[in-house]
Amino acid sequence: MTKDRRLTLQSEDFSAWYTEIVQVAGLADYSPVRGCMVIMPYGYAIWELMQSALDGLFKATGHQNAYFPLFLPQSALDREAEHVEGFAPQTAVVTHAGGEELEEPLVVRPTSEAIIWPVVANWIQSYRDLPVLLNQWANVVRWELRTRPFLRTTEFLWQEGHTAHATAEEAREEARRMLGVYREFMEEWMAMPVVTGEKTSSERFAGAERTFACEALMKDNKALQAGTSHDLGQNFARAFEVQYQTEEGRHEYVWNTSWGVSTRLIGGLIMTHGDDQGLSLPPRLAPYQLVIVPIWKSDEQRQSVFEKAEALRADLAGRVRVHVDDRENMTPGAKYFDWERRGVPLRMEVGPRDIEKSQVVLVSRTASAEDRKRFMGDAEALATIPKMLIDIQAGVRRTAEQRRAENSVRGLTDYGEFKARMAGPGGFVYAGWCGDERCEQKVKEDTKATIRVLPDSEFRSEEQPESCLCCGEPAEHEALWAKAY
RNA sequence: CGGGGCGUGGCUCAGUCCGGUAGAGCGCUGCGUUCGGGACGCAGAGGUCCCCGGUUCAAAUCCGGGCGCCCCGACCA
Repeated sequence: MTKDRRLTLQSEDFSAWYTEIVQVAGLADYSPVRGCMVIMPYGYAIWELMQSALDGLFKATGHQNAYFPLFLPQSALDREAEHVEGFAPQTAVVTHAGGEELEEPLVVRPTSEAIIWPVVANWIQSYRDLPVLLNQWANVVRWELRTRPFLRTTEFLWQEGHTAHATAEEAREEARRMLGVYREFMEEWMAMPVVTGEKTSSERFAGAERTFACEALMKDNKALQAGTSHDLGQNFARAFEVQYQTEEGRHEYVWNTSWGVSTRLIGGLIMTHGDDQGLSLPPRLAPYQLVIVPIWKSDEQRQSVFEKAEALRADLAGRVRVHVDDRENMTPGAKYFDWERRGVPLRMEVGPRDIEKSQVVLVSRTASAEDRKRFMGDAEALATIPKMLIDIQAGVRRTAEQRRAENSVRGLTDYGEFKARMAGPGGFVYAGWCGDERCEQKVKEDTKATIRVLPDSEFRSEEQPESCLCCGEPAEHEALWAKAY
């Protein structure tokens, strides 16, 4: 019996665990370019499932996909003051092309507001042209100093929604609606509970009036900003001259939103459900929901076992993403470990004994070590597997919700206690904030924790905090504090 | 961008201090035996020792300069 080098345990070194999982599960690889990663087929399959679900939700809310260029002129980025200030330090700039120095440098998009609105401005004449509801699936580049696979890479894949509306209220509603879409996706597909709310001004998107976000709690008790939705007001409309004519004939600037989620979500998925055995995928986002492992000794057995496996696969195909592991050079046990490490939610074993009894063996990735094998008649298995996957999906979500609840604290008022908590276990802390940026800054300096969001009402405590965690002055808001990725 | 660690077959690493024929385990290929929780035997393939320069009869090893990766921090999705 040989074993690979044991995986680092989450409790030993969470970061090491994370990077090992990414490689060992076949999600991503490093590339020759610093900070840029290669998304491997298995990792990309997860992204495709995410894309497909999100794309459906975007279209169901009236959005259309389009594609805008990778490059924008430097001057376009410069037109919105806060925007350029926020993004200029992070951009990659093309100064030479075609063997010559360019007259005007081209910026590789860090986000696309500055390329989209100058163009779409021409598509909008009257109030009848509104709202404009666009989305694009694209890559963007932000020159990050420290990168980690999926969580922060120099180039990353994302979706960015960009909309224009006739009124401030409509834009605000849109920003809120898409935050809700993100939340639905994160909870229903990723089985990752999130807290929604508004960012404080210091964490706001560069150029936005208001930024809303979904914040999730990872297994190491650090927060992950999983998606953001911005109410841009008329800042970009003014910068890029996006005007329309009202019913009354007046010319007015449109009201914009933008919203995005990225391949970072894959990092969130890993750190929400993964364990010391490896990756663990919620069925709705698992490239293979069920892997069939055939077991045989003799050639005759091999033939009959494969026939049965294929018949089961064919029956399930279309209802379940199923894969038959026909590798000849691995023992069944080695395959079990492999697929567990890669996070496959459900495994089926088919061997000679099962053929005799017209049964199969089913093993759930998330079941406890003992008593995890379920023996089931063929017909029952075929009928039950989709239901089992639904149960597993619900189970991993419950587990994640419970973990978040156990690691969230409310009603904390003592700053010393807070500092101890952030130095120790971490997690979410709901506590008062006076509204002064200086307190936010001081807390960050003292503890590295920041205000993740000012939570929406449904997440707020029953007893609203009366005083600021930091200065003790009367609290203006309840804030969600945590250390973050 | 600062601090620390590390670059040697696909992977994990030994060898570097003290210069002298490039190694192990895993993986890979072939054959045989195995196969219900990480199989075993035999035979084999596979390396610009991160790069450039220097010292030397001779450099993975010493010297100079680059580059890359990982971890921690500041910046950020």
